[in-house]
Formats: sequence, C-alpha cells, structure tokens
Amino acid sequence: MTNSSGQKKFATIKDYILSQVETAAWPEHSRIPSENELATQFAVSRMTARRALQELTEQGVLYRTQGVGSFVASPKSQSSLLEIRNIADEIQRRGHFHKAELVQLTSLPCPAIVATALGLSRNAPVFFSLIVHYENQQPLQLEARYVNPEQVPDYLAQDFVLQTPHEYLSAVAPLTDAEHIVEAVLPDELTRQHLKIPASEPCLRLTRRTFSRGGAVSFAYLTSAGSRYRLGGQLTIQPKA
Amino acid sequence: MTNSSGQKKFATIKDYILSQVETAAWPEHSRIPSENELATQFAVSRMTARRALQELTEQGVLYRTQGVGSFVASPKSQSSLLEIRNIADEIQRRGHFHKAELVQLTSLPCPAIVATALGLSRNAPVFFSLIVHYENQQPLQLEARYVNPEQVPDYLAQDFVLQTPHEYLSAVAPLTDAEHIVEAVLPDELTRQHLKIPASEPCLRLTRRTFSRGGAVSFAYLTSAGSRYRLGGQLTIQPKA
DNA sequence: CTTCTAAGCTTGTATATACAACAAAATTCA
DNA sequence: TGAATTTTGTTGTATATACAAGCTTAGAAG
Repeated sequence: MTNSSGQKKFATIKDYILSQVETAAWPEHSRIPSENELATQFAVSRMTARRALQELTEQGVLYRTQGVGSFVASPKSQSSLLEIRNIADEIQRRGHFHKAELVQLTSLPCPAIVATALGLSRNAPVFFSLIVHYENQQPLQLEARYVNPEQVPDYLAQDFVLQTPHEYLSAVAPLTDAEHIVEAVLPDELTRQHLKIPASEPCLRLTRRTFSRGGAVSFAYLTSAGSRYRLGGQLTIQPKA
Repeated sequence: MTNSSGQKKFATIKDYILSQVETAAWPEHSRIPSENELATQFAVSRMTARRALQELTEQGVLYRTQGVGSFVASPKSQSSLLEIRNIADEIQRRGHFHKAELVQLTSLPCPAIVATALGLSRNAPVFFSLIVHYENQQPLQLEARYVNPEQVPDYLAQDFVLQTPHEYLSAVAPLTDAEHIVEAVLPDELTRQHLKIPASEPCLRLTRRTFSRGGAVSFAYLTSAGSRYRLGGQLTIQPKA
C-alpha cells in the first residue's frame, strides 16, 4: 500500500501536486494533468490519482469541472501561505526549547465552527496550518490553526511570530485579546497520526481565539497527548521574561 | 447510478444515517452499523456505503476508528464554545447575584479523561455540572465540573453554596457536551498577594470574555492556587506508566 | 493467575473495471 | 457558411476484489 518511503500513494501524488502549485510551476487557473495522466505517471490506478485530486479539491487547492478537467484554485492565499511557512521555519531556527515542524499548510473552505468563531461566511477560504511540536525528540503537541486570510499581516506582527505554544499557556498579555479554552478530549485522527497515540488515550486540547480591532483573527487547536503532557508539566514552564 | 427517486446511492445512505442521528435513534457515541452491514442493508457495494460514512465523518456527524467501528459524534462538541458563551450572556442578562450557583445540566456517560481522573469505569454515568461564581455582584467564573455521582452529597455539603434552577437551564441551552474551561499559568502579583502563595506555585486561571458586535462587553477570570483548587485535582492527568 | 497468540471483526488503502454525466472539439450535413 | 451530430476526453458514480492496519476477544501456554 505504500511506496518506498513508506508514504501512501495518494499522499505522494498530493505532495507532488502541492509542490507544483506552491512553486507556481502550475500557475493559477491552469489545467493540470487529468486523473488518467496522473495514474499513468505514478503507475497507480485512476481511483488512487483521483483521491489525491479530490482531497486537494476539498482543501481548496484545486477546483474541478466534470467533463473539463482539474485546475489550480485561487492562489491569492499562496503568497501568504509561504509567509507562514517561513515563520514556522523561523520558530525552528531560533532554537526554542522545543522543535516545531510544519506538516501541513493549505487554504481550505472554512469549517462551520471556524466560520462562526472568526465571523466568516461558511466555506470562505481560510488558512489552515498544522504544526507538530516536539520535546525530548517526542511529538508532544499538534497545533491546528485557522487564520483569517485578510488579517494575516496583523496576526503575524502581533501574535504569531515569536510565541511558542508554551508561551501561549504561560504568557498573560494575550489574555486581553484572546479566549482560551482547555478541554479534555479524545484524539481525532490527525492528532493520533502525528502524536502516535492510540484512539483511547485522552488528550488536552487548548482552543484559542485571537482578536484584533477588526474582529476574530485566528482560531487554533493545540492538542497534547495526555500521557506525555501532564498538567503539572505545563505549569513549570517559565513565563515570558 | 441512481435509485428510484433519482438520488445517488451514497446520498440515500447518508440521509438514512442522518435521520437516525437526528432523531436520536442512534444516540451520541453509539456504534452504528459497519460498512459491510450498511452495504448489505442497502444492497450496494462496501465502497458506496463507505463513501456515505466517510463524508459524514468529514462533516463531523460521525467519527470512525480503524479496527473498531463508526460512532455518532457529539454535535455539541463543535459548537460548545458558542453555547457556553451564550449561557454566560444569558446569566449576565438575567442578573443572578450569588456567590456560587450550580446550574446542573445532565448526567453523562463518563468520557475517558474523566474516567481516568475520577477512577470510574468508562461510560459509567457521571454528574456534569456547570458552576457560575460571582464576586462583587459581577460574574466571575464559569466552571464545568464532572462529579462522581456517589460523592455528590459530600461535594455539595462541603464546598459550595448552591442553587439548582433546572428550569433555568432548560430554558437557556442544553449543554450536554462537557467542556473544561481552565488555563494553567503562574500567578501574577495580585494573585500572589491575595492567595498568599509563592511565585512558583502553579495556578488555574479561568478567563471569560463576552463580546458583542461592538467589542468586548464583559471579562471574567478567576485564578486559584492549584493546591487549593479541587478542580485541578480532577483534571490532572496521570502518566500511563 | 498472567502473558502471549491467534482468530475475527473493524476501517484504511489500492486495483481494475464499467458505465453515466458532461463539455468541448471534430465532423457531418443542410 | 452555419447548424446539428458525432467523437473524444474529462470527471462522477458504482461495483467487486484484495490486502493492510488496527482493535477486541477468546483461547492457549506458561
């Protein structure tokens, strides 16, 4: 079921398409290879190639028309997406006490709860980033973040750049313009996958909503494996000096 | 490709599942028929039944676990943040001024995290309560709490001045999905002075901000010394080892 | 009793095939 | 020329099959 790198086949094709789109090798609104062409190129069945195209369509990367083809969707977000990716690199480069890895960065139609939280219309494009945080070489937290694309500059300047998830928990300043909710949940599929925990292991999930004068800016989930992240562990983190 | 009504087959199955969920014929967190069972029941292939289940999972109606089955998701989990916010607004509007008011919601099957914390068996009935704390006639804290039913009398007698307006709750919102609203921080100066605790002692801080379209309307928070705060003990997650 | 193993279920991935629905291009026909 | 028709290629739906991956339970082994 997997290729030489252990990755699933449809995921390999997704990565390929994403790289073509992000590097603008396939420009906006350009027609991309058909299901059959991709299937031939990657030596998979059409249904496998189709799955890659379909998931990217659901994530807002592509749009497809029956009888016509598949096309690269509005990359208005893509320049900003690259910005966020650079910032994730910056977090890692600065050598905070934990390592962060950006595993997914896409623009996707707004889920209902995010639309409500951010005051966006349903299915409006929203930035979605997925970051795995490590401590002691072990995946510790999974951060899913939804960002209002139109407010990215403010968001970057005020909030995102220099703050680590630990600082989210300990710093007081953001409290004046943010809501925090910590809840105990069972891990969703993404969390299970990235933290490598069983479905039955309870997690702590931090939900954070950030506001600017213009309104809600971001909506983030930060999920931590319960067995690795005791509440006491959170409390020992030093506050921002 | 379509059935007698011209509807697509997977859509027919989706509608069926949705009707079962919406009428609570299949209650929350209950296991629903497997892919093969649905395929047999509707005389379709497993992949068609699978598509119905998959799309409903993506929509948050179901959740699925490999090797186990498909289950009815809790719709409240997607909107609980807003429901809690509405309750806070409603409490403030109605002008309740008690030191601590227990607004009991329901008894729930014990989530895994609570089972771990309280030492109950999984899915055993547990008391879920929502407690509002007031100070200086201002709403100060909104607290979600799980209680071991067998310990409720002691709990009531020892800790709180309580009122239980069931009718109020039924009028406001049925909050059947549990949320813990608590944040872990180190104490600030004010907290240290009033609680007489060292700076290194962890605290639980709850924050509550209420917004209208014009901006922030109210802000409520409560910081409690972790060692004195009963909820902290309940929420502490023990490592597996 | 505990621990390990195997069976039997579940969902997840992948293949090969077939036909339907649709749109654009090519062809035919007036 | 211009309109109607056919062809071609695309995505959409559906089936049947196979194996992988994961969880639970039953039973064997110690």
